Amino acid sequence: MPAGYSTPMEMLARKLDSSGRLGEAERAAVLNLPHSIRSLPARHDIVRFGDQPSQCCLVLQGWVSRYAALSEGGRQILSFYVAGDMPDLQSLHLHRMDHHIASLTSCTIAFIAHDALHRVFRRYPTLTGAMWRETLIDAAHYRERITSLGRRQALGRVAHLFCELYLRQRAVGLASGLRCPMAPKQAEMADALGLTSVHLNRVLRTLRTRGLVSLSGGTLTIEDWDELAAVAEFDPTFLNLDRSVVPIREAADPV
Amino acid sequence: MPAGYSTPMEMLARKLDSSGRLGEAERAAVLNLPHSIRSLPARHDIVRFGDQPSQCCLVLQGWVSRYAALSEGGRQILSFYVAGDMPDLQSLHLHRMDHHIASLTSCTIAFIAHDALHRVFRRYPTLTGAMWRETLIDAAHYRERITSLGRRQALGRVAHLFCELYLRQRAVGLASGLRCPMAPKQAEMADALGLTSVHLNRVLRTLRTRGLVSLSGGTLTIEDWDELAAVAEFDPTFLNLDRSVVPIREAADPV
DNA sequence: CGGTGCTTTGACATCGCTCAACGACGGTGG
DNA sequence: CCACCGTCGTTGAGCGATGTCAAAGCACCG
Repeated sequence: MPAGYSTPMEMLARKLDSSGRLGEAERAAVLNLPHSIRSLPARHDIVRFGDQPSQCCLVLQGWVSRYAALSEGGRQILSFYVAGDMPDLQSLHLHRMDHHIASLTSCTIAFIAHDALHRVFRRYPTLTGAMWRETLIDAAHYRERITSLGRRQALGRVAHLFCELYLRQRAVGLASGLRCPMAPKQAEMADALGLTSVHLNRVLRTLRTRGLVSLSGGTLTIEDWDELAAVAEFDPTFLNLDRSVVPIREAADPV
Repeated sequence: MPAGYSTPMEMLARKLDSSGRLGEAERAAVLNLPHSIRSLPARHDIVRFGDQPSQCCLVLQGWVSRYAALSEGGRQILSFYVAGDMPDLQSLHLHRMDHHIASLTSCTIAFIAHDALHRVFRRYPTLTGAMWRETLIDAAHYRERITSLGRRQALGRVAHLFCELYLRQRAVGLASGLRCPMAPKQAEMADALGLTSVHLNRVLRTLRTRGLVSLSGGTLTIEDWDELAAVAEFDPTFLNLDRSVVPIREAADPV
């Protein structure tokens, strides 16, 4: 768990309160949510296509992916999730999964029963709104991905993904300086970006030789944020992060 | 407005009740929602990037699109909306628009103030859930689009879009037999599918000569549903429609 | 020291883009 | 009624970005 969070539900409470709307009662209700914690190995399905989940999961540590399986063994990774994210909130109101959720790395996950959440929602509309908001941010991420896949070339897509994942991790204290974890393998990034792992590899070389990023041992280092963001045509609005987190000036945030 | 709906809010109530959960009180609350109605010409922005809307809109008639504008005049159409859809529910909890919503054809739109909705939500959690569910279905559409753009070739993408828009319109009574309106121009379909209008045109010819669909005068006719769905690798699960609407057997539903 | 999984590279094929032109159609004004 | 114009659809030729196939390098680990 990232530094600064003593308990899983505190992590959740902090995230939901990022819009600054929760009162003490709501905060307490979140902290008291019953939950169970499990550790999972890498590449393990958490929820599968066709399932009818009765609980939601909260990522405490590690990386999780959401993906659609295609015929012929192909797959499209729809999104990546890191600590603090709740990947399957949609199951609260859509009862049958139309895709899969799986661990990417080994990870620890908290599970919270739908019943418990619905009970809390009935009592605290503000909390409902905060959780609803999380799913809307998820949708905003999807929209941006659509734009990437539809209109950006491979170089821009990769650059955009790096910008997004860096900022999202930075927002929850998982980045240090211009460096952050990057757990997905090249094949997984390719599956997320609609590219071949071969081509992705070539694009990475370009980004490296242009001095924009370096990537090794599961760590991404951004060498030139401004240029990377320019290549990506990156506008952080869609992330809906706190104002304070977003604007990056290399000078103001040295490595 | 499609036949069978006497008032705008009845249209909304019917949609929200598709999961069959609303009680009489909730239904009445929806029917009493204050709203205003406007007619708009084609190609007219309804909400713009950067706006902070104070109301939601409900499409009563015509087509609406959601799009992201890119540098150099390019754009990515993120989704199409038809009668019964509420394109900007996300503004209830995300206060600054990160994209645009515009009319595609001339259309009529009902506007409902956020305040009025929040008031109703506070009183009726079930209604909140129904509306939340609509936004989650929207997100499911996005996911499917990502899969299309990431992993399907042009032919499959176009076929998939046709399957989706046909079924969605069918679900609200806008299709007749295997025929439905298809308002987007070729350039707009191309913008939605990450293709060039030139290439889209060639793909349409292929679909036509293979006897899968025909398209003229703004009307789509599906000539061979099974084959079209096969080309698209179409699985209607993601639409979250009523069970009764979905399964299509050509024999059972002649033109 | 021999797997095993991940990355990197090369040669070649293909899908979709670009640029440019033409055609079909409907509206509008003379 | 016809000439004109704008919008949309259609087609051709050439090119570029990305995919495919195949193999080799490399690191980690038992």
